[in-house]
Amino acid sequence: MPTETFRNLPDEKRQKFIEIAIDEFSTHDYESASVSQIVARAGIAKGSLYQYFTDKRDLHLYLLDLAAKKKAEYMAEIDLTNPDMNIFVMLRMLCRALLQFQIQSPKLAMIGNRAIYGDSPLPSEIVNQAAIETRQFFKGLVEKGKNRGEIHSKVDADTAAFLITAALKELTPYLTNQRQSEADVKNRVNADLGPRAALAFEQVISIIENGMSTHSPQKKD
Amino acid sequence: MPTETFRNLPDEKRQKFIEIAIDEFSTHDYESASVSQIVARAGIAKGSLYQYFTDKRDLHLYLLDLAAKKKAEYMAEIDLTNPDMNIFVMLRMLCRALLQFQIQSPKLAMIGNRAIYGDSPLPSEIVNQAAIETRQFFKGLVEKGKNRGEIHSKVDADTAAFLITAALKELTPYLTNQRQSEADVKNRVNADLGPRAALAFEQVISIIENGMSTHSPQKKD
Amino acid sequence: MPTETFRNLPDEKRQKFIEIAIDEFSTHDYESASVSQIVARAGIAKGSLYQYFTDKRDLHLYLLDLAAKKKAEYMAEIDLTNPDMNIFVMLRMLCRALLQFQIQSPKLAMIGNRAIYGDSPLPSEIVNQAAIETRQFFKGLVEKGKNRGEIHSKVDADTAAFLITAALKELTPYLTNQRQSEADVKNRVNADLGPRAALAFEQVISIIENGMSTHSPQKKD
Amino acid sequence: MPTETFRNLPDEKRQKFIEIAIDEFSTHDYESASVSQIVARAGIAKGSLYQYFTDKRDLHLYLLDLAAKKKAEYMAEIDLTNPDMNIFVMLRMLCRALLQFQIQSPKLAMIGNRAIYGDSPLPSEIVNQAAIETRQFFKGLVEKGKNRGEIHSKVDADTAAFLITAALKELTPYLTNQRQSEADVKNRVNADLGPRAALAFEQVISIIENGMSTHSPQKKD
DNA sequence: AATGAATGAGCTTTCATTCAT
DNA sequence: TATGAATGAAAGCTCATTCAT
Repeated sequence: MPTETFRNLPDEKRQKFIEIAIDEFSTHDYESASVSQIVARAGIAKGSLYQYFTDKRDLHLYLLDLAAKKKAEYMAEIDLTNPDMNIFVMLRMLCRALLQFQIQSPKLAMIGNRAIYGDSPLPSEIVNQAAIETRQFFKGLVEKGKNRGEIHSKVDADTAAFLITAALKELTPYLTNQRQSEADVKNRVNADLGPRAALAFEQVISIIENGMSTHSPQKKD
Repeated sequence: MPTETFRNLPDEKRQKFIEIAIDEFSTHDYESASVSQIVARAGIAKGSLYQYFTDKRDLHLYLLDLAAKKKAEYMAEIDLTNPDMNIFVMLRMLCRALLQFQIQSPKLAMIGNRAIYGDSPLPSEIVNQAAIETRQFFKGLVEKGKNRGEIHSKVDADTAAFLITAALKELTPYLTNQRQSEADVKNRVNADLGPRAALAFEQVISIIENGMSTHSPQKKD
Repeated sequence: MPTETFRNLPDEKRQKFIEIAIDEFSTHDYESASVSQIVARAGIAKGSLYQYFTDKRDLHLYLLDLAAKKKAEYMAEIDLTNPDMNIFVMLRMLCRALLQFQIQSPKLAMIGNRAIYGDSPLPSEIVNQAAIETRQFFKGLVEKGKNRGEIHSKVDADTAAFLITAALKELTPYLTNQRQSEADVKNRVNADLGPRAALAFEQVISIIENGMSTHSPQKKD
Repeated sequence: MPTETFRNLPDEKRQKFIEIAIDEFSTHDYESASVSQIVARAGIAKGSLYQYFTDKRDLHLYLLDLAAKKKAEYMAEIDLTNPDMNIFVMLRMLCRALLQFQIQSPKLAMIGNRAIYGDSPLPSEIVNQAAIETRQFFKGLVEKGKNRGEIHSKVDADTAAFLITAALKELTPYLTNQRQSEADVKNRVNADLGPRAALAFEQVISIIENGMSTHSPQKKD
C-alpha cells in the first residue's frame, strides 16, 4: 500500500500516475506489466516509484484495492433496505450497478479479472476476497428471496450467486469485442455500448430470473 | 505449427515437453511465459526448441490448437442426430462434455481462456474463433429449441448461448479453487472434484434451463 | 545519438568507452560488432550501455558522427579563400588534410569506410552523405580549376573527384599493411608511417595533377 | 579447400551451392555470413556442408580462390606479348578486363574486397595475395613503360600500380550506387551500366595515363 | 555420402531494484 | 523527497559445429 509520500503528492501528479499504472496493469499480466514503462510514461523518476510503493507487487495490490473500492462505490448506491422491494428488482439493480462499473471503468475491472486468472504473487486470499465478497452478497440476496418464497427453494444460493457473477464478469468482454485486447480497451466507445449492453443485460437477467423464480417465468415481459 | 522434427521425437520426450509447455502457458500470460523455463525444465537445449517450433508464438499456437482439438474430442462424443431428443437433454450432454474437458484438462482449458483475456500476439480472429464457434454451436441448439417450442420464443439465442458458455468457462475456476494459480493447478485432486462438480453443474444447468423453457420451470425435479 | 547520461559521464570513463567502441566497430562489420564485447572490455554493465544509447544502431550512428566531425576538423583547417592560390596547391592541401585524418585516426576512418561497403542498417542517404559530400567538395575545386584554365577542359569534374577520393581512401590501408586487420591497426607505428606516407602521397598526387593539368605535366618537379 | 566429395557433386547441385554461398559472403561480413542460411537456401543438409568443407573458414577460402581464378581468367585474355604495343594500350586493356570482371561478377569481386576490409580469420598473406599480385602485375607494366620511355622516369612504379588498382576497385561501387548493399547488388542491371562505365572508365584512365606519360598529356583525345 | 537433431555459447535488449547525490 | 545511473539476471533467438544414423 502506498506511502504517506504518495498520498501527499499533488493531486494532478498522483492522478496521472494512477491512470497510467492502471493502463499498464489492465493491458498486461502482473509479470509483464512494466514498471519502467509506467515511470517513463508518467514522467517521474524510477526511484520515486519506490518511494511511493515498496515494490511492483505493492503497486499492484494498490490498484486492486482501487478496483475493489470503485466497485464498492457502485454497489453502495443501491438501497437494499426497503423490505418490500421484490427480490428480483434488487438483483436487477445490483447487476446493473456492477455492469455499469465494468462499462465505465473497464480498465479497473480488467485488473480485477486478470488477478483471478493471472499469476500475481499476491496471497490467494486477497485476490479471491473481492470475488468471494461479491458472491456472498448475491448469495445473501438469493437466500432472502428463498425465505420470502420469491425464489424457488430448490435453488442453491451459492450456485445462483456464482452464475450471476460469472455472467456479469463475462458480459463486458462479450459486449465489447469478444476480446479484451489493448486496442479494444482504448477504442471502446462508451456511448454506443449503452443500448447493446442494455439489451443483452435484460436477456441475461431474464433467463437467470426465470430460472430461479417460483412463478411461471415466461409470463412476464 | 511444429516441425517434422518435433513429430518424430520419441513419444516420451515429446509428451514431457508438451506437458511442461502446457504447464508454463497455463500459468503465465503469453508474454511472461518463458521459453527458457520450458527448456530448462524439459532438460533440452535452447536451440532444440527452435528446431521444433519457429518461435515462441508458434509454440503458443500449437498449444492452442491442442486445446481446441481436445475440446473437439469431448464434443464429438455427443450424438445430436436423434431428432426426438429433447433440446434440454442435448444441452445437458453438451455442457457436461465441456465441463469434463475443463475438469480433466484444466491446463489446456486455461490456455484457451487466457488467449481471450490475454494479450497474445495471435490474430484476433483466430483467438476468437474457438469462443465464437462454441457459442455458435449453442446458439444453433437454442434456435432449434425455439422452433420446436421447447424454448420460449422471447429468448435471444445469442444471449442464451453466451450465458451457457460463460457459466461453463467460469465453472472450473470456481470449482477448483476460485483461483487458478500454479500451485492450485498442481494440487488439484481430480477425484474429489467429481461430486462437487456434478452438483454445481446440475444447479447451474437447471437455472438456465428453467430460465429458457416454455414450461413452468419449477415443476420438474 | 547518446543520451544526456552519456554526456555527463566522467571524461575518463566516457573516453575509455568511446575508444573501445571505436575499436570494435573499426574491426567488425555492423552486424558482427558485439555490444557484449564492448561492455565487457569497458567494464560496465550491459544495461548501462542502453542508458547511453537507445540501441546498437544508435551507438553506430554516434561513432559515424564522430568520424564525420573529426574529418571535418581536419578539413576546416584548410583555408581555401585565397583566390590567387593555384588549384593544385589547394588540392594538395586538402588531400594532405584527409590523409592526415586517416593516418591519425585510422579506426574512425575505417568505421566510415565500412559503412559504405558494409550492410549497416543506416539509411543509404546518410551513409552516402559523407562520401558524396567529400566528392562534391573536390568536384567544386576541379570545376574552379577548369574555369581558371588550370585544369584541362576535357577533364570530367565528377570523375576527377572520384579518382582523388578513391586514391585517398585506399591509401591508408595500402600504407599501413595492405590490410586493416585488428592486429594491424594495433601495431601501427605512427612514426614510421610519416615518411612513407609523404612519399606515396606526393607520387599519387603528382600523377593525378599531371593527368589533369593544362600544362605539360612532366616539366614540373 | 573443398573435399573430393564436393568436387564429385552433380554439376547443378554444386553450382547452386556455390552461387548461394557467393551471395551470402558477398552481402555479409565473414563473421555474419551464415552457414545456416546457406544450407537452408541451398536445400542441403547442414552436415553435408561439413563434408564438403572443413569449416566456415574453409568455405570462405574457397570462394576467395574462386574470385581470384575468375579474375585471372579475365586478365589471361589480354595478350601482352606483342613487344610493339604501346604501354598505355596495354594498360587500358588490362584495366578494361578488370573492370569487366567487377561488373560481370560483382559478387565475387565484392568477396575479394570484403576480405581486405574484413576481419576474416584468414592468414593475412593469403588475403593480400590477390591484391598484391594484381599490383605487381601493373607495376611490371609501368616499369616496362619507363624502360621504353613511354612513362616518365620520375613515376614510382609501386605508387602508379597502387593508383590504378585503387581506382579500379572503387570504380564499381561508385558506378553502381555509391553503395554496395544487398539490394543494390541484386537490382543491378548490367545492361545500363555499360555506357556509364565506359565513360567513367575512359576518364579515369585518361587522367592516370596523362599523369604518367612522357608526352604532353592533353594533346590526345 | 548424406542427413538433420542436438548442443550451448553467444547475441541484443528489457527488467525491477538499489543507492549515492 | 526526488533523482536517475548502475546493475546483472533474464528474456527470445541464432550460431557453427558434431555425430549417430
